[in-house]
Amino acid sequence: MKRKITLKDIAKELDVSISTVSKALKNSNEIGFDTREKVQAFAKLYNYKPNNIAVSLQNSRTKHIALFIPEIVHDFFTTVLKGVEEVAHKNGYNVLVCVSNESFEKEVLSMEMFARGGIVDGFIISLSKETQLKEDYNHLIEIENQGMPLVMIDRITDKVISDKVIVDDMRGSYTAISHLINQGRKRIALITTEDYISVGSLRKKGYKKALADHDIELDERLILTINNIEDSDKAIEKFIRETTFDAVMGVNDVFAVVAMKALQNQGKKIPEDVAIIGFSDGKLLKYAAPTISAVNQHGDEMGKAAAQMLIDRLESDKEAENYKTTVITTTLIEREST
Amino acid sequence: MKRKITLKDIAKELDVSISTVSKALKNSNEIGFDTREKVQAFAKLYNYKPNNIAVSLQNSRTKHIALFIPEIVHDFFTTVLKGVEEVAHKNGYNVLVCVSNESFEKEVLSMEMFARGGIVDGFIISLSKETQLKEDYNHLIEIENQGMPLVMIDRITDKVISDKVIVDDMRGSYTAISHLINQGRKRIALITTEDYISVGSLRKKGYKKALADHDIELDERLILTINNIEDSDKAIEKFIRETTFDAVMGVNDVFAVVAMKALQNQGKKIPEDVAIIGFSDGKLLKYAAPTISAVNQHGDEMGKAAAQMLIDRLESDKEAENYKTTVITTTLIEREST
DNA sequence: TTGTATGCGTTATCAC
DNA sequence: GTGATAACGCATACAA
Repeated sequence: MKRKITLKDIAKELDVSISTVSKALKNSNEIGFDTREKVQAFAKLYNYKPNNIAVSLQNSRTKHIALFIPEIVHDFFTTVLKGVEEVAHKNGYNVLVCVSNESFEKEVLSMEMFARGGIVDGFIISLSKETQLKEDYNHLIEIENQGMPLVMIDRITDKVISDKVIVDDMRGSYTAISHLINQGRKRIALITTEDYISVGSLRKKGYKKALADHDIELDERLILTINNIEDSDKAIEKFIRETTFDAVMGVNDVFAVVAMKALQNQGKKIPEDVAIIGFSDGKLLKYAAPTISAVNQHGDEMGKAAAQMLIDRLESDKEAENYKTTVITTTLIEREST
Repeated sequence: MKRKITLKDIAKELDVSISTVSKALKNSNEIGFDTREKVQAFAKLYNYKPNNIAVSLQNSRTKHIALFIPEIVHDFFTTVLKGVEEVAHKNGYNVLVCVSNESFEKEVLSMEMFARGGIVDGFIISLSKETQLKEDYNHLIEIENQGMPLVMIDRITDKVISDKVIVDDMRGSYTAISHLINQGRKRIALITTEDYISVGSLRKKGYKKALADHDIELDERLILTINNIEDSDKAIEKFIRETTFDAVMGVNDVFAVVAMKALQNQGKKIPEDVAIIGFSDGKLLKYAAPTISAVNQHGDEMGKAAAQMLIDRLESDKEAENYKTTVITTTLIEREST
C-alpha cells in the first residue's frame, strides 16, 4: 500500500515547515517566490493532493450530499439521480445514493447515520411510500434542527418546511386530460395510486378539475386505485375487462403500458378506440407500440434544480429561512397513442 | 446550526476525561461499571454518534466505495447500482455514484480525485466507451498501485489485473442463438455495437459460434454494427428495410425493441415472421407488445457480487493478489417474441 | 519570509 | 479505574 504523500512528507523532504508548504501550495504571497516554486514543483512531481478527510475535519464540511430515492428501478428517479449528479460534480460535490426501497425504517436509519455521523453536508430526498403513509416526518425535522439543509423532491410533504422541487403534477394531469377531452374523448379513465402518495393525489385532482371544467360528470367507477404494486398488472387487466371508456391516463409509465397491452388483447385499437397517456420521461412509453403520449416530468431538470438549491444553501452563510419551492413545468409529449 | 455533540462535551458535562468517555462508550472493562452506565446513558440521551470524519482520519478508512457507471439511463446499470447499494449498506459502507457519461476524461478525473483525496476506500467500475476505445487504463493501474482495491464489472479489460465480475456474455448469446436455431430459424440477424465494447464483441462471438456449431454459414450482411448510438434508430430501420431474416438478436434492450417496431411497421408478424431476442433485465422488453424474450444479465446479482468482492478485499488484511473473476450466469427469459 | 502552536474529534498508548 | 498525551493531515493565528 503506497502511502499517500502528505504535507509533512514534502516539508521534510524540502526541509521547510509544514505550514510553509501549506501556504506555498495555496500560492500565498506570505511565502517567498522561490520557496513557492520549489514546493509547488515538488508537489506536482509527486502528485500531491490534500487529504479530504483532514480538510473535512478541519472545516466540518464533507462536500458530500446524500440523495434518497424510494426506488431506483424507475426511470423517473434514475433521471433525477443523473441531474443531481451532474450539478453536484460540477460544483465539486459528491453524491451518496441511498435507495430507501419505499421503507420508512431504512429512510430513517440511513438519514440519521448520514446526519449525525457528519457524513454529508445536506440532503435531497424523495419520500418513501411508507413514510408518506405513516406521516411521520420526525427524521426530516431533526435534520433541519441540526441545521442541515434539506431539499425535498417530487414526493414531498407539507408538514415539513424546507426547500422543495416539484413538478406541476396537477397542472400536468389537467393539461393531459383536457387534451383528451378536446380530442372528443368522453369517458376518460384514470389509473392511479392511493391518495397518500402526494403526486398521485395531485394528479387525480388535476383529472377531476379537467373533467369539471369541461362539464363532464365524474364517474368514480372510471378511477382505478392501485394499492398493491405487486399485482397491479392483474388489477389493471380486471379493470379494463369490466369497464368501458375511450381514453385512459396512468399516473406513471407502467400503468399506461400495462393498460395498453390489456386493451390490445381485448382487440381494441389504439388510439382509435381508446387513447392512452402516461407520466414518464423514460423509454418505456417512447418505445411502446404504438408509442404512448406522456406527461414529461423532466426528472433531470428536477434533479439539477434540487442539487443547485441545496448547494446554494450550503455555500451561503445566511441563516436560511425563506424556503423556496421550485416548480418544474411538465410538458405534454404527443405520440401515437392520442 | 445546532453543533453536534462530541466526546469532549460529554466529558466536560460528566466531569471525566475524554478518554474515559471514549472507552466507556466502547464498553471497555477498563472503565468502572458506574461510569460506563453514566456515560452511556448520557450519550444515548443526547443521541451521541461518533464523528465519522474524525474516525476516518484516525484509521484512514472512509467506509465509502465509489461506483462508476458509464450511463445511468440504462436499466442494466440501474440494477447494478441497486445491487451494489444493497450489499454496501448491509456491510456499513456507503456508495458514491459517478456517472462517467461514457467520457474518458470524467472517468479519469473523478477517479483520481476519489483516490488521491482519500474519499473512498475502493472502486467498482464499468468502463466508459471512450476508455475502451482508447485502451488507456493508466488511471486504473494507478489506483491499484496505490493499493486501493478495484473491481471491474461488465465492461472490463484484460489489460488490467484485478477482481472482476462479468456475465457469461458469449455463452448467453450462444444460448439465445442456439435457441432460435432449434426453433427452425435459418437467417438470424445481429444488431450489435462496435468491437471495442467488450461485451458487444463477446456477444458477437457467441453468435458466430452458435451459427458455426449448427452448420449455418455466417453471412456478414446479417450483422449490423451501430457506431453512433444517437441515430441507432434510423440505422436499424434502414437495416431492416434492406435485409431479410427470420430472427434477430439485439445486444441490448433498445436495439431489440426498435427492431421490433421497424419490423411491425413493415407488416411483419412477431414471432411468426421474425423472432426477436434482446439483452436486458429491465422493463422495456417485458412490457413490449408482444413481450420480447431476453438474455437476462442479472445486473443486481452482478452488483451484489462486485460489492461483496470489494468489501472482502477491504476487510481482509492479506496483501491481495490471486484476483478472482466472478462469472454470473445469464438466463434466457422466453417471452412471446420467440 | 518562515516557523510554531493549536485545534478539528477520535483512538490508542502509557502513566498514574 | 482513570486521565494525560500523541497522532491522524491540514489550516491558521500568531511569533519570530
